[in-house]
Amino acid sequence: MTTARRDTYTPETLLSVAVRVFNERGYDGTSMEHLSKAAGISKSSIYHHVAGKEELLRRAVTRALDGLFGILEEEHARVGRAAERLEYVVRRMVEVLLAELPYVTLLLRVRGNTATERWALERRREFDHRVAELLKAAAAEGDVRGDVEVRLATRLVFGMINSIVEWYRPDGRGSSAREVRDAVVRLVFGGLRKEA
Amino acid sequence: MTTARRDTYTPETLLSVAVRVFNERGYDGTSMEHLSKAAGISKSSIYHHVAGKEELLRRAVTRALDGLFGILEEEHARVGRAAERLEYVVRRMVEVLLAELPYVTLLLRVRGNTATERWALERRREFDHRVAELLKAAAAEGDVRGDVEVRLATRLVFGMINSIVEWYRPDGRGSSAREVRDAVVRLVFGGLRKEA
DNA sequence: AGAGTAACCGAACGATCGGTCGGGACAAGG
DNA sequence: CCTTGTCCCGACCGATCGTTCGGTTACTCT
Repeated sequence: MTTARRDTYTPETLLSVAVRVFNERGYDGTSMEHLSKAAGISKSSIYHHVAGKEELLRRAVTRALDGLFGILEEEHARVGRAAERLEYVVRRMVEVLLAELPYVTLLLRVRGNTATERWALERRREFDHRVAELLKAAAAEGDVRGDVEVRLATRLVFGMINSIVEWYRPDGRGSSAREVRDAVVRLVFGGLRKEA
Repeated sequence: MTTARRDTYTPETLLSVAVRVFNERGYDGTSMEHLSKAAGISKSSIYHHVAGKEELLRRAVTRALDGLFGILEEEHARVGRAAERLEYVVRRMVEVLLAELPYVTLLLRVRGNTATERWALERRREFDHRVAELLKAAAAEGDVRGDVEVRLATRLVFGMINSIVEWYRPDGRGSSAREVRDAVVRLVFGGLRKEA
């Protein structure tokens, strides 16, 4: 077999190191020197595994986007009453975000300085649009309040979900993934106020 | 009088240009050359008005933090039932965020690479903590649901509010500041689900 | 053992980084 | 008129940027 020279980097293992550093320092704030220190190999050796800094970014955001768009392919997101499909998508968004935390974190922070970043922003907008349509359908079916505009509500709900990457850390000390997921679903659909 | 040689930069007018570019390209992604092009003066001339790049960042985040902490000094944030004080603070947070949009945007994006950025992060945490205490008091008084942990709920509500900087643009085409403010208050306290 | 190659390295590339320097243009005050 | 100080400039600094290159090590396969 051709695989598994042990103790050596693959594009994937190198990516996981790079994404961690990108998230700590920001993509623009990270130099190839920073990556080489974190990976424990020389700067030039990185280029043996990947074409450059931007390819690492492209691989990372692709992985995050695949996870998010995958939700929309699942059965519970495609069939049933719109409000229930929406709740399912919200719950799964939190799950995917937590499962692929570093990659989604990086995706949510791209600014648009390079072609890769602009492509990522476009895909993100497309995903947002798909979920907005779901919320619109739920409003049309009368299951969602009508005194807040659909586009506005979508953005605010996305804001709440996406903000998780700013504070969630998967050590045992804070909230568990399940607690976070359930809290988001409760707050998005029920709000802070005590329910009857 | 000593003021007002017209058509010339002051530290404040230069700051407004710099903050705009910082928000477009990210702080680390912005060079002094970028700033000089945007301001229409040479790179070295910028140093006649400010000490350097980091001072521009410090001035910007200070302005944002002053606005946010000012909310907590207001009367409606200090006296009354906790749930009502919380609702007032949430509404005022949206208002301040929209009034000082570019400065708050920059504040919410600092990563911690320099001493200035780490100081800004610490002040932000302090503000978050103050609001979390308010939510805790509202829960103790029985006006807020008890099945979502206070720390978790605070973070999610902050996430929703802070995410506004990612999409709100004060041109006439989208939602008005009042619409955004009311939508946030409705969603935070009532949720998406149709109210009785 | 010898060939082939994946993994790695130090040194250096041109470009750009944030910041400095000496001096020129210009208006205000005498 | 001349001085003074504000405002601005081009040229340049050492350091660092992402990337390239020639060459060495070390493992796999025959």
